[in-house]
Amino acid sequence: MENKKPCQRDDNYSPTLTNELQQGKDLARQLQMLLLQDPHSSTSSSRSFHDTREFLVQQIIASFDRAVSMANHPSDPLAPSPPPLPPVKSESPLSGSEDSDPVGEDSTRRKRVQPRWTTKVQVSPETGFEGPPGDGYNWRKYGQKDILGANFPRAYYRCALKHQTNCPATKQVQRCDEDPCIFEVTYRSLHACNHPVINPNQPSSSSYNPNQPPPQRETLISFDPNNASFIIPKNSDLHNQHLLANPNPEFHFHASSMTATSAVLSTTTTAVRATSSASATSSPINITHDFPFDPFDDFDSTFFH
DNA sequence: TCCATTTGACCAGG
DNA sequence: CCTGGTCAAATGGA
Ligand SMILES: [Zn+2]
Repeated sequence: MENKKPCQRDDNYSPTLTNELQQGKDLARQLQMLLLQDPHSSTSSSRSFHDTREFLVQQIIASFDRAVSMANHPSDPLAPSPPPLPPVKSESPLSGSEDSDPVGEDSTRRKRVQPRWTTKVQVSPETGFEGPPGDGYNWRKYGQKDILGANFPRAYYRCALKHQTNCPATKQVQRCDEDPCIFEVTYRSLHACNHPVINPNQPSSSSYNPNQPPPQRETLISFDPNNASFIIPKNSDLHNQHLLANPNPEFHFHASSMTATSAVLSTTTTAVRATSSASATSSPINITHDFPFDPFDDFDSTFFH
């Protein structure tokens, strides 16, 4: 009866070509920002910098890929779920000598920190009440913890092929406090397993999802190359149907305001959507991330002199 | 019987 | 000491 929309439903959820292009543009702009703030990174300038750059490039390419695919196959639903992520894939050597040993080696001081990115997945109240749909990988749950300040526990998953492929990929799933239909999925590390994607129908996440309906839309929230957070606004927050249809979405991406402290860098990014008829679509996204930086990283010095 | 999830204990970092 | 993340024994379903 009363359509209270306990959770926003995404009826007209069609990834638009325009949107994809817009996203690519945003990503390119971010890359530009990144490059600008590093005019002369002759020094090491931290590896995260590299990774971030790589990541953005990858994202841009991926975005273009999707756009091209859309243009070529208008009727093709194309990849329904742009899975976990295709971040930093450095073509760096390290072919054989990749002993699975995160400790030791060149551990002079810099410990190897795996990238981390978070996506927000929204499920329909009925389709997947408990847990987001599978993302194509085989995950095995290895823990669950109650998080301070959160009403719902956080589930810890690890690639099922960990013991066979030594795949370091893990992910955490946490349900939003306000919107039980929204899950924040945080991925850590990249899949080393050659096992790309399994059957989407296969229950991959956990008992949470006995039956996976077509995966909902994912929204990339943030990305940390090493420890750095990078907020990447995806074309669709939660339900920008209007924006999707709008060739010129007013997506004001207020440049991040950054404050650098001795060792702690705080980035506050605010993405504001300026719509004339703001029918309570969704409050603007405000994401604030604090992330510590390695003291060895002179990254902050070059950050925003 | 096999195997994935559960769940409290354990551990490390802040 | 507190908190988040992981381990591993127990559990339960196929
Ligand atoms: Zn894997």
